[in-house]
Amino acid sequence: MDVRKRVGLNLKKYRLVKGFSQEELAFECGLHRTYVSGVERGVRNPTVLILEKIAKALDISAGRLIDDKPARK
Amino acid sequence: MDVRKRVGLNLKKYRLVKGFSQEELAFECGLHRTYVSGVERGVRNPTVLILEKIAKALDISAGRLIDDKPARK
DNA sequence: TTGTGACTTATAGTCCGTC
DNA sequence: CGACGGACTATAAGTCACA
Repeated sequence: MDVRKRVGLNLKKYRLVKGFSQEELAFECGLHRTYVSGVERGVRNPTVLILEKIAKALDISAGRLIDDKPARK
Repeated sequence: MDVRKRVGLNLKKYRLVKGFSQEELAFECGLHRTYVSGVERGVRNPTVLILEKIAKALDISAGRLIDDKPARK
């Protein structure tokens, strides 16, 4: 499975845990809403700096966004 | 500490464990020698796709490159 | 064997929208 | 609320000559 898909699924999972909309999360980490949307859908290839920003907003480590094994897909 | 520095230090650590030179590692993951050098020094901001390539060559998960806590610096 | 500056091309990331 | 597109700018990817 593609890293980007995995990151996207994990991002969505943790975002929902926090109860954020994509836009709220985007605001929290200083990114654009359309970009967060793209990462979540696995069509973007984010850099480690971006990963760190997102992870911070979600209160998890950046590595988990990559390594966590999503249930399916 | 900067994510990029952390990734660089971890990269170096695991590279040495494998007994690779930068050039050998670069070959293993299909990247340029000088690029690997840049990542290792923390001056590059690699994407998750790059991280995955490097991690695969080092037989570790991509997340560890980010999350592993280097001893110092 | 590695660090570094400079460089070109590809794509990361923003911002405007519509559905 | 989120998927998706177009146009744009910033920066990553990728390579080189040389220290």
